[in-house]
Amino acid sequence: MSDEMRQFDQIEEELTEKHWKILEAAVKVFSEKGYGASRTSEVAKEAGVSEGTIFNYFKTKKDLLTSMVIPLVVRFFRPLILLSVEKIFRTRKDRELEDVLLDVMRDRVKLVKSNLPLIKTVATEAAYHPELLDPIREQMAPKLVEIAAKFFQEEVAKGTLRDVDPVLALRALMSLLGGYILMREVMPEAMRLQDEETELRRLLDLYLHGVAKQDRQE
Amino acid sequence: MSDEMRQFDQIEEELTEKHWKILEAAVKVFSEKGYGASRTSEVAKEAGVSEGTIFNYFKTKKDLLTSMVIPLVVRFFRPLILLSVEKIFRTRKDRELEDVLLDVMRDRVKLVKSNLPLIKTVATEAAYHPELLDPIREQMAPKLVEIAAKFFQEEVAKGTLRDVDPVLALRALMSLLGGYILMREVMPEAMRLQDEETELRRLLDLYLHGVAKQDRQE
DNA sequence: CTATATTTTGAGTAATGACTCACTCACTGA
DNA sequence: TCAGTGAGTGAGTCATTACTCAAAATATAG
Repeated sequence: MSDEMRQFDQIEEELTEKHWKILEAAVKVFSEKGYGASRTSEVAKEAGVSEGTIFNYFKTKKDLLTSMVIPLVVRFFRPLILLSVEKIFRTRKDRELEDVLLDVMRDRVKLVKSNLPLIKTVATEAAYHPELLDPIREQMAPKLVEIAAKFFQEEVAKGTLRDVDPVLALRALMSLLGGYILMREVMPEAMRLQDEETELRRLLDLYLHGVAKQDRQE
Repeated sequence: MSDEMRQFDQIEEELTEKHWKILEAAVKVFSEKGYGASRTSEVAKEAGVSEGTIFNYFKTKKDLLTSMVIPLVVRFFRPLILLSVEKIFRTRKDRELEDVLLDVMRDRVKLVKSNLPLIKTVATEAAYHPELLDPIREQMAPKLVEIAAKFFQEEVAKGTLRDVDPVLALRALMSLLGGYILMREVMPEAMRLQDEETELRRLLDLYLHGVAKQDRQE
């Protein structure tokens, strides 16, 4: 873990221009055909280098897969996911809870959309290379839980939210958003999806007030 | 589409004992290493037949993948998913809405759990072989939407549920359950998951009543 | 401009694995 | 008993591909 962290920072510092060009080519190719069906020759072509060059920068093909996610998570997700959420949360004082949450949802959807190839690759390959999830488990999730828990607890104290477990509230929001994105990608017609803004507002309404008619406060 | 349906029934009728033995071996092997990294020789070993035999029953390795899901969806999911849900819904008259929904949730989680290898394989491979999802898109989803919509509409008429879009209500419930199962499989500690019965009750409470304190009925 | 170090190249290699096919052999019906 | 049948076999084929390495290109130093 401590080793892993150190490794991240090293990679973050030492990644060169060319490292990135190859990594981005790999993301593109892997996301289109899958890691197993992708050929290193295709990655080379996509990156505009020779096949040999790839192996100057990455020991093996597998190394290309794992290296792909670590620096991207560290450099891209960590600041973007956590800082931008935190920033939005900090605007709470001036605004309605609904507006703040809606902003967070829009922001998350946008982030996922702009990284679909990467997320698709990591998500599918993680099923067979669990180490890909280590940074998420060990870095992102705990940090996210911490920030969200603090936010929800303040709302509970303020009396705007029921006294539900903050982690449960976080998971539920993530599930609703994740489900929406997945269904939008995979079967939008079958699930009768409308435009994004409408869907997000409907989701938020359901998240806040539930589906039941009579609300009993316990 | 009509062709596809006919094809399903044919396969359903014509699958022999040995077809199934090989398919089940393939599910096991594919779910452990992924389709791309699995070797037909391993499937043969797992099934207890020679490698050649596999190709007597399935034209290609890819055919093994696609054949794997079609009959399983048709023979296994269609009756189990739809009929058992329908059956539970039909007990509604005698029971509280909460109890009915909780039963459905328990039932779905159980079904997914008992088919994890298959679901894992189809879910991951579908990212690169979209035709795997055709039966789900064309058969299951519409049927599911139909049943759920009917159920939710009746509840709305009865006054137990708010007037939310039934398909949205269905999607939300699926998202919450899916998210729970995924997090349980992938990062239970980070998300502080408790025992299943507790989690399902908490999820249902949140689904019914939302996280907000003041419920405003619109 | 020459010498030296560094990077890039891509043809070659060795291994692998999907698929074939000539053969075996258990079974059936006469 | 025996010819006919076809399911089952697995060694072999052939294409594929991750990776290597000697040489070429390019950058840097003197």
